[in-house]
Amino acid sequence: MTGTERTWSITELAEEFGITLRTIRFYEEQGLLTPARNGTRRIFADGDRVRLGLVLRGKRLGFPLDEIKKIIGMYDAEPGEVGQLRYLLDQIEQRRAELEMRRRDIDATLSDLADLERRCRADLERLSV
Amino acid sequence: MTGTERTWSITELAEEFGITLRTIRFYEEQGLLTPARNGTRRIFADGDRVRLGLVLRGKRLGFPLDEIKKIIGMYDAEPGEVGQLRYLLDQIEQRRAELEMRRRDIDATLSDLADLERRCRADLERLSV
DNA sequence: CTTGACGCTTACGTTAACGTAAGTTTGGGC
DNA sequence: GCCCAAACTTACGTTAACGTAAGCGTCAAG
Repeated sequence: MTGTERTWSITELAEEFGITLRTIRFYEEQGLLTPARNGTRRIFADGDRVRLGLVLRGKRLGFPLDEIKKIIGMYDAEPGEVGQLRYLLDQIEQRRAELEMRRRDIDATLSDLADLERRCRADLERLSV
Repeated sequence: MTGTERTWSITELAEEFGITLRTIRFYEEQGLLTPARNGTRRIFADGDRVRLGLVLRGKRLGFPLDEIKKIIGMYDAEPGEVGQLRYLLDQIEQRRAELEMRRRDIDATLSDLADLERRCRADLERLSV
């Protein structure tokens, strides 16, 4: 019996993640979250909280919500049959390729910024001496 | 006299980058591009082409256009005075922090995908033996 | 029992980033 | 001189991802 049965209210999660109630409700509406209910009130369990974290991580990466939904959906897919597994592996490969391209873009941009910074510092040097 | 004075038409650039004419015109409207004109027709020089590449890289990273505008604006800022340079260095630092966070997010996601792939392959193994 | 604080459900408004006509110009080839 | 492909300029439409009321339910505290 793992005693870690803590739950969260919608405001608690919103404050923790720095988002609004509307956003959380919207994510549920879009099928990204499926919190339990106590009457009409939403009750968020540990799994819901983790999923919300994944959604926000996807957002920080600039993915649209329906893409994020697919990615997260991959995580909690049941083993299933061989065809499903092959399809899933294919999807994983696609996401990986996408993410690696993004990393290349990031590295290129960081490199550009580094160049720019060098030039800036050189200019400062010239002006201050 | 560098003889590399080649120019491009709007359709040429659109085809090269796989975007529409509308998109290019929209970017100009937003001040992201400022091609020369021959009468009413847009003439794109080498610099315009590079800028367009930077815009699209920013888009792949999921940045909004006005953010992209600021970042690109940093690249071709004239040396200027000391205050400007300090401000620019500060901006560079902010972008860098943002980009490094994104890279961490990417690495975390790639790691999750790798886990998932291992599980998939294990499941496939069990089913096929 | 009433009063907040918290939560809920419509439902219309908003912004970004183009899409999509619709009608007009223009420069080069026959 | 005529024509067509390539461009151009309005200008309204669209989608995603929430924002922003407005109005109602509820339950623990005073």
